Amino acid sequence: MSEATLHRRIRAEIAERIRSGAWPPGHRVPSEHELMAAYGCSRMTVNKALAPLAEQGLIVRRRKAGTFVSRPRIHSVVLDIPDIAAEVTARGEAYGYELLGRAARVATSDEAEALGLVRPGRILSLRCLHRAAGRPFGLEERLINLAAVPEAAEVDFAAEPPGGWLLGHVPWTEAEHRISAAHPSKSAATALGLPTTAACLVLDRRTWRGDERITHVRLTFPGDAYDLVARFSPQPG
Amino acid sequence: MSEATLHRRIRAEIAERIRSGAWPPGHRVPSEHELMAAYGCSRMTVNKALAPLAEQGLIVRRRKAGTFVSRPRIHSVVLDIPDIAAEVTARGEAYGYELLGRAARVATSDEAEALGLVRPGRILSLRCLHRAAGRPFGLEERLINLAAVPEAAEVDFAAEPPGGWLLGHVPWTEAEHRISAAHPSKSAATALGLPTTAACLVLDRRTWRGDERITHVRLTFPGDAYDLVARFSPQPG
DNA sequence: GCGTCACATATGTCTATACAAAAAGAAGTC
DNA sequence: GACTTCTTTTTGTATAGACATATGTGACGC
Repeated sequence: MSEATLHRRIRAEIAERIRSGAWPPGHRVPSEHELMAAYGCSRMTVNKALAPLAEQGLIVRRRKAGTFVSRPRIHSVVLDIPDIAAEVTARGEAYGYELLGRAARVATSDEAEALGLVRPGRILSLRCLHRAAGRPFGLEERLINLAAVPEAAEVDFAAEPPGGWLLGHVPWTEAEHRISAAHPSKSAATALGLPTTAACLVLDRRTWRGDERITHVRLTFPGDAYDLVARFSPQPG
Repeated sequence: MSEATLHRRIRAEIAERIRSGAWPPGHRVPSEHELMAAYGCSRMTVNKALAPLAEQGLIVRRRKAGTFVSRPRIHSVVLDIPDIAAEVTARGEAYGYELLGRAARVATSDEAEALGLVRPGRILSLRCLHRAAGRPFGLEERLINLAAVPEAAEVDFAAEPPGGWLLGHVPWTEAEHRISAAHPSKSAATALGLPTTAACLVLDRRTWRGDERITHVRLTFPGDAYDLVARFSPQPG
């Protein structure tokens, strides 16, 4: 499957034996010399096959002792955080977007803290409502650091959701996502048409370019509207 | 930082320049020959440094064209879902565990559906409470498919949380995580000492080995107890 | 029995070289 | 001008050999 280079094939076959349970955790993987003989290749090739498996933690390698199947411990999963418009239309519902509020101003101390600004600067504050089939689907509360993205001040976010615009126009180097559950704030509850006792999924995303913060967005979804789904099979290849 | 082998150093330095924004997306990375000259090493070493970066998608390599910093586009993040005991102790709080209920029986139709059993079979149903500093931290409701894991019937889960035992004893090939927000069920609210109007983070995990379902676990956390944090810097190192 | 040291073994890293494959660009052909 | 072919650059993969480093094991001495 996939490409047919030797070291990938060796890696895939070993990973497969581990995944299938044929080699249980703790089982000894053949030594580089044995694999070298088995596949009729050089040790470098075997090493190139095994090194990524060790880096991913599928196997543990110890000098002199050998190579062993490690016990999976940490659940690290890949989570897709899709564009909201794409998510809604993927469900076959009509996507709607509405700009509820927009303000360009010098950041308040709260906003400066949320954006991690070291000194006060101008920010663009946006409140947007995303709808699915006419009903509120999620509330987006976004702060954009105008020092980092001055051109955002000129964009008409009443026509275009800021998420897509930023992704297309501003390269970012780092992002942090925080997923939690909470009751909506009073204003969020009003915008979403929910009681303040509702359970909401809250996704906070902070984005950097180098040391500079670009944006901070909080997406609030009614708990029954949206699930984040992550699939993980322990080894891409 | 970390180990001082040459190829790791080269990799780290290039990743750093990309992360810092010094080399923006689309920027051309020096060719293998240039790096070889710059670091005074062989091309194999340069290649070993760059290959993992390409595999992770931080850079794009095209024959003849060269190597380029790729634009981060996908919003796919790596989420660590740690062991609850590890999570609690990492916060410096005392971890406590309590088995609230245990039943081995033929699956009800609801349970069979949750586990995706094609025909009715025996399951082990567990309810466990995880505590941090004495206070309820999360409720674990777990179904184990005894057809897939018969030895689970013999284990004393009053002494050991089932998550760790399963991870150590049963190899799995695929997992699906579903993250949502919801009010706790009546029984969950009671176990966690919450009102039924509380906002809870609910994590559903379903695990397979091949086509066979191993377990389905629902973890319910009080919204103020637990955040899932995902960091995406297009490069661990 | 117990601690110590030497050796064998297995992985870790690196070099120098070789050929293959893809593709951009140049040159030649109709 | 458009198409084909050739050349050259750059990455992809693999080999064989070398030395470094960690460590389990067993031999040795007490």
